[in-house]
Amino acid sequence: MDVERTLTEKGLKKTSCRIAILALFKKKTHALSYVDFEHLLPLGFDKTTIYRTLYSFEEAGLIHKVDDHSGLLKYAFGEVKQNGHPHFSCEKCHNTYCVETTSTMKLELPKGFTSNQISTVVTGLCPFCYE
Amino acid sequence: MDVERTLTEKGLKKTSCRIAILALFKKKTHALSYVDFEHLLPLGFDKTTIYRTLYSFEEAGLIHKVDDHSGLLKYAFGEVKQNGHPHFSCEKCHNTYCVETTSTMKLELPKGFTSNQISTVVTGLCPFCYE
DNA sequence: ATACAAATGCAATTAAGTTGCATTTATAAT
DNA sequence: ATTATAAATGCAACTTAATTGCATTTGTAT
Repeated sequence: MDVERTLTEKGLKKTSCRIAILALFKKKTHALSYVDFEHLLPLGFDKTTIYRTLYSFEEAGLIHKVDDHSGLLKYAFGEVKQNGHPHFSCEKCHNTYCVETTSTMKLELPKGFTSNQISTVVTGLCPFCYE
Repeated sequence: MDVERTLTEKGLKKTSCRIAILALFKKKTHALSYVDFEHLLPLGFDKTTIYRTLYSFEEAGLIHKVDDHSGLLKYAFGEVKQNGHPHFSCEKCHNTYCVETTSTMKLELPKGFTSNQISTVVTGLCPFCYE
């Protein structure tokens, strides 16, 4: 929970924008987009700053990008292990979550195709939007 | 291979743009983007027309959209069955292909999440780019 | 041949994301 | 504590994908 210590550990300067954004990441359980930050942050940081903050967090391994096909790139708190993990995107509230899974994603490809990475996005309803 | 008959069967007017685009779809084995059509079509159709042609083809079930995370929406020839199918995107040439598979994509979700659709994009090297 | 609906082209717009540059800020050195 | 400096920020402008409105053109049924 100690936002400022996390920044120091990762060698990132403790700036107001980074503190605010990292605090939000630690609070929310779903992935966040730059639009979320524009709306959720009390101080109106410039979108350039938000994008660059997200970039520095990604470089530091604090977050990872999630393309949930919404047209708005999202960022999820936590580093991605090995081959990535699936993501779940709610059709109703459009919140996107990382899915922890034990099953290894594998897929037979046609002859001659070699697989390097696999990206899976499941859409459906999250517990808050179901029924 | 008969482009014009396909259009008639689908209740689509046989316009030059549709004929040209559908002919390309029938020739190519990978998904195509509006940029491809801008480059590949002899007559310079307006991008609005290209997009609207793609829309009408999608409505008619002739093609389906593929988001391969390239930032450029692609369209693959052929209707999508049931729950969709995986797609393969080559890291080098950036061509994207539909993957025919028998294995049913399934994934355990956390409690309370219900799955509706699953989208899988595999990245790696295609046979033409391997080694 | 003609009428009408649909398709097209053009211009303008929206929105995500990026880049350059001048200014400000965090931090390490003094 | 003060200062130097490298990095972070804000602003403006730009790029690119995709969409919309509208006037014009084209395909097709009559």
